[in-house]
Amino acid sequence: MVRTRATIMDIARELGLSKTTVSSALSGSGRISDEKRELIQEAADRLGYVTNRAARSLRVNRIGAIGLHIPPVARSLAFYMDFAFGVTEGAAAADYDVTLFARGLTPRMAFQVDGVIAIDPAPGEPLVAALLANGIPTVSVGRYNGPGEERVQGTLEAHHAELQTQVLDHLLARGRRRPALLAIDDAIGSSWAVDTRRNYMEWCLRNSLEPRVHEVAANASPRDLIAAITQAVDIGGADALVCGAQGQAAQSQIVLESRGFALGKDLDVVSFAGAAALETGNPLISSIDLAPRAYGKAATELLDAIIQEPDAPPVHRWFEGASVHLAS
Amino acid sequence: MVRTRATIMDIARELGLSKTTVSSALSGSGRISDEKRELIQEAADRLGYVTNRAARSLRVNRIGAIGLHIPPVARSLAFYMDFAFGVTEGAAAADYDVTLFARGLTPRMAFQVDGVIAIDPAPGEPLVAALLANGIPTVSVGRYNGPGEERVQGTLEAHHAELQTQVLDHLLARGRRRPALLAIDDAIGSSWAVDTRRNYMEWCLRNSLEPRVHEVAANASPRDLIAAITQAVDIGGADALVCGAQGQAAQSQIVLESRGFALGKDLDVVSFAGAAALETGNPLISSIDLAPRAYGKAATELLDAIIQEPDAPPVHRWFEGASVHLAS
DNA sequence: TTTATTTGCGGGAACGTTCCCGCAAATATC
DNA sequence: GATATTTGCGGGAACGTTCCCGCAAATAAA
Repeated sequence: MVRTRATIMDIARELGLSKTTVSSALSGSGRISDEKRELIQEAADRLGYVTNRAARSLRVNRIGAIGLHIPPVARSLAFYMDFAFGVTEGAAAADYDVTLFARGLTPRMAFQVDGVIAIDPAPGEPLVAALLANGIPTVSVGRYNGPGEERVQGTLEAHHAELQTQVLDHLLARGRRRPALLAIDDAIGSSWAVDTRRNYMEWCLRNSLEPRVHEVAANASPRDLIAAITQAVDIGGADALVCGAQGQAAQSQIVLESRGFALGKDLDVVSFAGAAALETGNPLISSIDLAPRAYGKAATELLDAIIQEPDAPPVHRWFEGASVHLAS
Repeated sequence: MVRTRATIMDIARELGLSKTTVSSALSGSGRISDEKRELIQEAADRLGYVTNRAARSLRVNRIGAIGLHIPPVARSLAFYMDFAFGVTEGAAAADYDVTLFARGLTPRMAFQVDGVIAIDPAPGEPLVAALLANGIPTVSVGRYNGPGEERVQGTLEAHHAELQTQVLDHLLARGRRRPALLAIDDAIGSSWAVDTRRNYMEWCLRNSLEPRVHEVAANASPRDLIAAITQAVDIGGADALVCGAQGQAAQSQIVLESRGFALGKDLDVVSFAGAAALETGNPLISSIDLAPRAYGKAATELLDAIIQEPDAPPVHRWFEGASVHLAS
């Protein structure tokens, strides 16, 4: 049984019309009377017609797919997963497929998409550089710094500094004077990691507080995390924990509560990248909800705009969907 | 600047040959002298030729893409992320793209792929049912139980029962007699969740041990996890924690160590789904390494075989890449 | 009525591949 | 030397769309 799909010609034959008429009726172009349009649409549904993307691609010289690149180091984070599904959602709306880019993309792959979204690219990320060199429309979520002059066509960024400052100010308002930052170690080097650290430092400076930075890997083992917390709280005397990596605020909560600390009383824990169930909605943890799904969708919309208008100058856009949840 | 790619005709003109010759030289089919073959290959490289997939798809009636479906409830788990990249890797080797399927796939999408991989499908999962109804080659990772008679063309499964029994036996050998299972609540209903629970029960029965099952959501909040641990250890008197959900063993370690328990002495913690850095390689936690990357790759290979041979009877295949790491 | 203009539809080409076939030259077989 | 067979390559069609054009009929403008 070889499955053979209905084509535009099948519909045309069925109704005694020409393929041109059917095509323009279905695509909404051309001049077709309303009655024929309905007739054709109905026949298409009845025959289970679905347009052959290969044929269309070939004709209109457009692939109909966008690539998604996720940095290897951080693949374990739930944030990227949700982001990816946001991208998929937005892509479906604009009639793109989403193709996953594994590490080590071969140059051929770059030509099998109309554009790509790179989330949190490392500085000089070779993939992005290769895309730019080939003129493939690229959207960077978070800023991309290349080795040379080349710039990515689109950049989408959230108001990390403002949001983080809100959370930090809230700590200050609650009387915390010794908040420590559990910073993702700089191995990633994404603009987010860099901004977070700098923003914390400047905030400390503005408020005449001593900065307390403790490095933790994004996928730190329990041992490492406990060590960092011990260092920060027991030895450093921190009265609040500011967690950079997703999920670490929730884990810190476990550590601290198990040790008999009362969150919100003895100590505060906040998250700069709240995970869905763990931190966002957790009444004891103030957090930033990066809204990864909406973020991904927004990235797709930006990319689509760039694909439509390839020769426009590089554009920087802000994502407004992130929000803070303050513990009361 | 409209980018226009080199075609097979460009190469043909350049060398004064016909498109047929070039095509068969590049695809390895047909009868071509070695010298011409080399000449053509060299010209292709020089011109940066990359085959137009749309044209090929149209001609050979094959899409060149496989779909990947990930259950919505568990998207936050790192396992699926790694699995996805394993799929991508395998797909690249067989010259497929990987298309992400978001929830709520429209019927059209099913026709834009040559086949799909569904990881841990819920019983009766509507997407899988729709695929089967349309005759799309489908590989289920973990068993799929549909509402009717229809069967998925391929099933890939790991030896969960054997591996889990190894880990449990190891607990027994260490003198544990009251191991409690932190089971993912049955909302997911995947064959893995079902098997895990049944296997634990049978093992208890075989060893004349009282089963202790505590339900925990896969993305349980710290509060929920702590409650479950308290229930199991403090109230239930468990001397070992068997964690189903990825990452929960590591979190349990934090809870227990923070309370002063010595892992490996007072209590044991094991994981049935070890996360990369957290549990696998953790000297205190025995765990099963599901090798998600290799698992994904194996799934792709199975799907590819099915696509090649669509009329073969349903096949069940075991994945041999999973392994156990026993704490010493 | 005559002459523009619009409306509704169809014919045909093109997109870049692959595949079937044909055909001459080279080589093997008798 | 005559007849088969193999080798190396090319011509042409086809895959399913979309788009440019053309053309008749209907309508509007003169």
